[in-house]
Amino acid sequence: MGNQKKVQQNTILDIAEALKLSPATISRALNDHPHVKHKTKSDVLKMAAQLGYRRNNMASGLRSNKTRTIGLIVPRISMFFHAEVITTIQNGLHKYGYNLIICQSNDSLEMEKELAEILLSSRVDALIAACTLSTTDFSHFDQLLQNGTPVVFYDRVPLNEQKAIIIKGDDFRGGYIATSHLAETGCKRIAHISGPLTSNLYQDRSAGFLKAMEQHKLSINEDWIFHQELTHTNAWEAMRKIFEGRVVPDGLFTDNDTSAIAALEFAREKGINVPGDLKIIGYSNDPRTSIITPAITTIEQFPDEVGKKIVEMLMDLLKNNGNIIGEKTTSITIPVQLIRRMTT
Amino acid sequence: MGNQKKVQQNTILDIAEALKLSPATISRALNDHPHVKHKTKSDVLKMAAQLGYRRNNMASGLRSNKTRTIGLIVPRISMFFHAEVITTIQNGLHKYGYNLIICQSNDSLEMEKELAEILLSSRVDALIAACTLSTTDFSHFDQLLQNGTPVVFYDRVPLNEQKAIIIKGDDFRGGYIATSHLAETGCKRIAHISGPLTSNLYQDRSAGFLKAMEQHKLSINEDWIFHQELTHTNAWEAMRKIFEGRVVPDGLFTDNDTSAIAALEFAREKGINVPGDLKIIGYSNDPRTSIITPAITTIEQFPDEVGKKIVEMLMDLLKNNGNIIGEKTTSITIPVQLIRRMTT
DNA sequence: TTGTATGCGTTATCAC
DNA sequence: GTGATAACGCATACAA
Repeated sequence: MGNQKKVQQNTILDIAEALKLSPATISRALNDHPHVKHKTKSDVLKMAAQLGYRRNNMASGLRSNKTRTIGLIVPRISMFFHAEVITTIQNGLHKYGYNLIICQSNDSLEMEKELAEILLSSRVDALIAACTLSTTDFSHFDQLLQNGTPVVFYDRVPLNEQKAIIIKGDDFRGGYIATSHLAETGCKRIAHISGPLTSNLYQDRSAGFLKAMEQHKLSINEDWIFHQELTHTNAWEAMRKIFEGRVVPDGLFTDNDTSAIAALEFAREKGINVPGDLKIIGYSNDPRTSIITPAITTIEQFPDEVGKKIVEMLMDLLKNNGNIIGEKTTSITIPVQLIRRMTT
Repeated sequence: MGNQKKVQQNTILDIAEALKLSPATISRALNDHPHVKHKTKSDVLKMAAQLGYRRNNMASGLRSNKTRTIGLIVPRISMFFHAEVITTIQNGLHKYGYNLIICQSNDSLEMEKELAEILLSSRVDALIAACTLSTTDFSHFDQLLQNGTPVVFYDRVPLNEQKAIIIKGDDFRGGYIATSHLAETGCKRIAHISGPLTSNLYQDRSAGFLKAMEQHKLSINEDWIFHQELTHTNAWEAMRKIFEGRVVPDGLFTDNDTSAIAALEFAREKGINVPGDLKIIGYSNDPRTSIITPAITTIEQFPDEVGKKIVEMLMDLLKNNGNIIGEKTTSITIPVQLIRRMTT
């Protein structure tokens, strides 16, 4: 690490000087403007390479009011579903020459607000957000929306938002097919470990659960319904409470796979036979569900499809200056699918 | 989504006008400059909030030549180790008011080069990189280094690089203690599924393996040593080859946990008793290793420590304009630890 | 303590 | 097809 100060990078002026051309021409050549002679273009490109020139995005963005950068806020990148979605988005955007600033809210609303501000400061061309579980008020995104920056919500989304794009999984159907599957494989007494009802996800999955219970004429035991943060500890604790009772369930639907894993481990420790005495179904198709013994039945959410759809919508939007064109809808639902394994 | 065009954000000129002050004063107040009257400062802050003002990072960065943004390149964010490191880095940098642009190379050298260019264009204040397995030439980072942008390498690092900061796990020791552990639990015939030797990681782990084998006076069977991309399929294939032989190993050291999982699954399918007939040890302490049955013995790499160290070094560096101060070293090794579970 | 003036590197709008 | 010039929003050297 030398003692040199920050050395200046070459600018278009350096290229202009070297080529005895004006900076305007250099800029045009670099941007592949149509009214530039072929030879000039190639001369400029050659000289740029030779001088190790790299466009200064700040100057460019300041002048043109376009950053070709898109912001992304997620609860945490380590959640399997999000990691997959992000990867798809990043690879997709890259093809169109867009960059992605990935931010983690750590599921903190305060952090989410701050990140929205920061991304506003960075003048991102658009924002993609999967909100925290406690985000019920989405007004911290209003400033973006108001100045015409497209906002795409996915996974955890606002319920009444007409100005933004909404992309979500079919959580109602997910809850419904999961519960129906339990009923169809013979479960009579089904428990549900759900996430907090502040989020659309768990509202919808719960509604699907209830619908399936009703259709299969199964009665609901309120002591077996939990709405809580979907952590390993919470799920274990819920299982402890459930199995304290005289009557115990023969089926369990959990709103994520971490909870399903915890439940399975609880069953293992207490000598409850799965799937014999208790059938379990999770949600998300986390890779861990296929590795654990017995492998857990779960609901696939197709993160790849979600990511692709986000990119597609975004590119459409940016091509049209943030305006929806024609009859395109602003709300998209991605199908889900039952992945049957050994716990049911 | 209305039909409005991109609306102008308020600038310091708007605040200046509203307060009958000069833009310079506003700028100083906003940056908490010492020579500004208290009342002026609070007036400015109040008006800024009222007008929904947000500093334009591009303008600010262009002028001051500081972006308060740091670039990060990793092979993929979905790898457990990297996800943890990134989260620690992001949270750490956030405390100091720095942002992070996270980029994935998908383990493609070409992509890595391109990303380095893009981050150069974005004029990040520093760059953090975990390179691809095929990165043996690191010259695409030279331009950053040359203009004084600090570069920190971690995990997969260059071997002869004095100008950058290097933070790595103690891979030699990891390979050594893993192999020693197998030997000490009675293994006589140890196999090794390693990564490609183009990377420092696997060179070092292999060296540790060899050292331990020598110390325990165990002979090496070249047919049981594999250097390959550490995927599930490759590991399975390696196992197939190994167990075709007349003599088979009683111990296996794999350079990552995905390979260990594949090996365990192979053993399960072929009726090989683990740990009875074959002991297995992986690397990284991926969460899956504690979930699978039997739980896999592995090597903990302390991603949290790695992340913390990176932030610490970076903040030191940036405080001193990219210069190492005093006797501080430019290369740091993070210890590793054996996590003993049921496969040994 | 505040104001004035300038420039960061680029692109857009005119001219020619 | 190219050049001159202004402007993007902010931070800073210098002046007051």
